[in-house]
Amino acid sequence: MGRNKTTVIDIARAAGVSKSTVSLVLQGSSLVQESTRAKVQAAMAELGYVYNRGAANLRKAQSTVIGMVINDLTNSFFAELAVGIDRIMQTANFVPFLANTGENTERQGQVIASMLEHGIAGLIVSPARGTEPRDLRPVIDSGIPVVVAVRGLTMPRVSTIGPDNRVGARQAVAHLVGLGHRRIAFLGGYGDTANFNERVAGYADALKAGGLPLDDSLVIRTAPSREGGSEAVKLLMNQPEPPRAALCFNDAVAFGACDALRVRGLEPGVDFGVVGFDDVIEARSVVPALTTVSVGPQALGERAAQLLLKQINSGQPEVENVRTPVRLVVRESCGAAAAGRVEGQRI
Amino acid sequence: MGRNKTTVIDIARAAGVSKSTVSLVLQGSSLVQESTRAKVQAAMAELGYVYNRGAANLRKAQSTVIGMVINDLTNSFFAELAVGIDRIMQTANFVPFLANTGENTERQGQVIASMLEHGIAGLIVSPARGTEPRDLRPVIDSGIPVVVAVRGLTMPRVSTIGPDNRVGARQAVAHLVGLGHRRIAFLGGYGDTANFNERVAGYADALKAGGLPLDDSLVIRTAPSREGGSEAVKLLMNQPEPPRAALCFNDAVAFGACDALRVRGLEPGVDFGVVGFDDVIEARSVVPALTTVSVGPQALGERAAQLLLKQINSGQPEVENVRTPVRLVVRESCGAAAAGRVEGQRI
DNA sequence: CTGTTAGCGCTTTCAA
DNA sequence: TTGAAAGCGCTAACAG
Repeated sequence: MGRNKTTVIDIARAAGVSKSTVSLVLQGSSLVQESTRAKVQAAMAELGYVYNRGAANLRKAQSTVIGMVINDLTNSFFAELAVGIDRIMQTANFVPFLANTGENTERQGQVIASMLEHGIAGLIVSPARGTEPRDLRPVIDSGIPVVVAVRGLTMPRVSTIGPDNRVGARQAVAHLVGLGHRRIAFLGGYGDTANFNERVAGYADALKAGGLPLDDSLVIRTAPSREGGSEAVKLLMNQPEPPRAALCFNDAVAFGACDALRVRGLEPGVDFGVVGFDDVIEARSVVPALTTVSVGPQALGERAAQLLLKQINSGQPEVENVRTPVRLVVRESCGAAAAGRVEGQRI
Repeated sequence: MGRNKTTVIDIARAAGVSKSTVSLVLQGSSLVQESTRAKVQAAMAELGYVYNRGAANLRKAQSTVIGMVINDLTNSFFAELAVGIDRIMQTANFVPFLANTGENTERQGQVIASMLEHGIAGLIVSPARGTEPRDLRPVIDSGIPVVVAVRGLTMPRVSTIGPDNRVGARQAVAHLVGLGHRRIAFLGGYGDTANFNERVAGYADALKAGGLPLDDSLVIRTAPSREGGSEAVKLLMNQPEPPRAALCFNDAVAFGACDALRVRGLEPGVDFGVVGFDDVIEARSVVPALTTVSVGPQALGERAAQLLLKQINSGQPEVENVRTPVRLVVRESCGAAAAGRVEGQRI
């Protein structure tokens, strides 16, 4: 059997009806007699008919495909995000069309353009690093609903969704404070991202709430990577009175911090409380002793999808900026004993 | 600006030319005067024209989108596979259309049907567990080139591609033999998959080549998971003369094996040689001491993409069954010392 | 080099 | 209920 060429007209002929009757059957219309429907369906099965959705969309001037543009599928966080989006779209009978940009803004531009050309009903994008608001211009100008996930872009006419970084950081640090820690560091990340600033803000909130001073020298800015985590601990431990607990920008940083702590003979979780945002998501399986602020990428993806669907259905692209709840997952003592010891000496 | 409705005819009017001239410009034809082209392009920019690829494909009866159906994006191995495919397709100016099935054959069926309806030029599928040859019938019947990746399906008319399991296992075991091991186990996996059988075959090859007996009691069948790895080591160590080296079905098994070895006071890599296929890909970052048989999912994806492109371009779906090379990545001593010790006692 | 004319496969009035 | 005819946005001859 060569490339399938069977069209509605073929099956109309085979079933002895007209094109439009076939079309009605295809759309599950109730205006068609049961017996006719059966005949038509039989003909479709026999001829191996495959629906040409492109032609249909052309005529209907609408599509059910929604684009998802993801910055790095290789990173499990974003893979999970994609899966979450996918799940919702699937149940809503939309067809997700996923593209990976590999953190390349140029590629991202191509991909978005391509999706536009293919006619999407909406777009969810987890932007590549360095994405400018104007990179989304083409989409918003064409009136297609857009939601930007995870990495908030400040721009009009698009909805954004991301983890509630501030609350998460606040909870984490409050937990450490509750354990008796009085000096708590913030490790890793650079100050140029919204994520970083929000997380540090939450950190500051919690210190303030606990009546603790905000000491700038305890906020160590390094790469948000394993190496950055190691380096941060190194810098921290050179200080005169190093703390015994830290909130890490993400789990990569937390890994690195744990490495560096062990090198110094400090067991993470016992001698030093480590909490990390679980951006890279592997934390739980890899370092079972690590307490994390769980962002829940799948749930985030689901919310993003719902947000987009709402806009598509309402027709009105009302902009929303949603924060999804994060969860503190406590898995070790966070250096409670060490906190007591150290603080005991100080008082 | 509402939903974009600008068509070729609009821009033709605006540029003072005819539809077809616009069409030629769109296709980058050299038959059109430079000045005209410029006028047309200016009009397109001004009116915010977006190309309707659906309409074009309808007319041309061909598309540049290729479908990639992936069983589990959450698993980095497959995410990397997808990225590899994506890279090639991208450079070949095909538009990859990725869908995740989450190991669900029903969903897989829907997704494939949907892709067919949207008109794809070719399909790469990494099948969900339990996929039957007949699940691919719709695609192959419509004459679209298909390549099945990683999990070989025995069926006519489709190409398959997968890692060279047998050679990989052979190399790994030969390496252990070269180190002095004379009793080597095979841990994890169930006998019902091609991957398992091929890997065990390679294991047997290497033993034979080294003049070593194939001892069935050293092939421990457990779940291909971390738990399975632990369990396998447990079973192994209950034997009268437990070996000091093993090839693990995958890296999850290898992790579990390492866990269980440590519990018994054996340091993996020192007291016991562990080699694992790196299916789950995290091995290298997580257990730096683990020697792996590296399957290279990205490279695998690239080869798969090339295979598909070849078929698309040739028009003739000539079936090929490709094995991609694997690489033994040695990162520790593999218990060489232990091997000497143990074997010394035995001789 | 540019314009005219069909028509891709489908949906949709509008009649019958 | 079903059929006939028009047309979605584009490309492909074929003339000019």
